[in-house]
Amino acid sequence: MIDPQLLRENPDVVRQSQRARGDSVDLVDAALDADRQRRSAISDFESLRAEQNAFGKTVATASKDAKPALVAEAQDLAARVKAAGQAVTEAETAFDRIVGSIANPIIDGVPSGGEENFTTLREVGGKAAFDFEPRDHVELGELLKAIDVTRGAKVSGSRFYFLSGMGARLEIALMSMALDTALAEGFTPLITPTLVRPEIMKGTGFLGEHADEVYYLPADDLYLTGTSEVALAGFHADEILDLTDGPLRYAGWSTCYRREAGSAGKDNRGILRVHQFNKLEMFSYVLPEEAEAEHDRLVALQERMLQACELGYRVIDVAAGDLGSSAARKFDIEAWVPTQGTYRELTSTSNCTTYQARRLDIRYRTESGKTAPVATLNGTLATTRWLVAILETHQQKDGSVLIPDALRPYLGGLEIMEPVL
RNA sequence: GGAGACGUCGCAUAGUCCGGCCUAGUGCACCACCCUGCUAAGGUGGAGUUCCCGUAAGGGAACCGAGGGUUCAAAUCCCUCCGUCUCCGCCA
Repeated sequence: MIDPQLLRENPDVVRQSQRARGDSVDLVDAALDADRQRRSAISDFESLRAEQNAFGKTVATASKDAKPALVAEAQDLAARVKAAGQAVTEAETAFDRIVGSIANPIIDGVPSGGEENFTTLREVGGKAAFDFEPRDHVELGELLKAIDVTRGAKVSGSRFYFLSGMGARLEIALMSMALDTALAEGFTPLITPTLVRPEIMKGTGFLGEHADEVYYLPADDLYLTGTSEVALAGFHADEILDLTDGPLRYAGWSTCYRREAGSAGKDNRGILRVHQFNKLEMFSYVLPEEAEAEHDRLVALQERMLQACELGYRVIDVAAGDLGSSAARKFDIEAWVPTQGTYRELTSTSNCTTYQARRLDIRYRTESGKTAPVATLNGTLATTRWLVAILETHQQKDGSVLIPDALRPYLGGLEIMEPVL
């Protein structure tokens, strides 16, 4: 939910953002109109209600003789109050629907346009080169007996897999390293629920444009989360936070579930795009004025992880049209995947400013004692997908894979993964 | 899954049977001031959240877990849902 005050006082900012995203600009005027209607409906209702309250006292203290006439009069008033109340409900529903469909105004500097209009901020670590024909991660996974997509499909269908042996160990090592990185920065670890109620799913914005990406369990009216961001954002829903000692930072460890409904035929091979994976997610609750600095901080941590894994990568400033409704800015880090000859997204970090917090009613107390929505940010610190880049980047001619130094302590000092015969 | 109890303004509680004197009382904690004086007590006042009108001072409305309903009037009566607790059953 955008700031209604911004909408009222500075609608041009919102219009510009809508234009950059390729969203409807007319929506802004519809929202302004809905806001006016809503406020006038509230005024009408409240003055009638005040009249009714006053009249109720008269009725209560009236003599037996006078009462019947007064009650008859009150009945008419009650009917009008009820109608006015319904008008308020309708006006508020309309307002919520229209304003709720306006995306978070982008931050200055975010490139306009769609998916292909991103800006590359920097490229680090180069593109791995080989003096032999590199194998892709599926082939390596089979040689190392680390990834078993065949049996994954047998048990659960396409886009499912088993991580076995070194594959399983490598993922745990990666997740543990990510957790340690977060811990060193003062993040509080959280292992989160992966099934959540509809309100939480709606509040985090995933029932909007991502609705058909989400697994739903009708028998229990629960949603499977595609990221622990959902639970991490819901964690403090309806609370007033004390941020005087600094931001609240959490590191959520969870399995993620995605239907991948819109990606039929895309990335069918291997574990690049799957229905289920594990992820360590950072989530920060900060003062609005600190959000952009926190965003840089999250990117820096992500880069530290990529560098620890000795991967080549680029950081991109995602274009407005590819942001998702809650994010005002998003940086993706994409790692070089040798056999694809391209960069693929390994992390994503979004600055949701106060948009998500306003919807989830997460606030802090300003110096004047008033409440105001906090800013929320999230970012990936490790996921199963990283195995793709790690295996392919560090492979050797014989199919073995060198383990990056930083990961070795998490694998009992192991330096290399060897093919299993 | 079955049976039952409960959910009130930071915490603890009253009020709910028998709707209107509840603009929700009391205790504790909190803040300001006063009195007194020394490690405590007493007095006075204030204090929640959301929204609407207003430049402001201020005024008004809503909120007793959530949402509906009955009624001139609901914390109070009725229904649905959510949550907590107790007992029983079930449990890869």
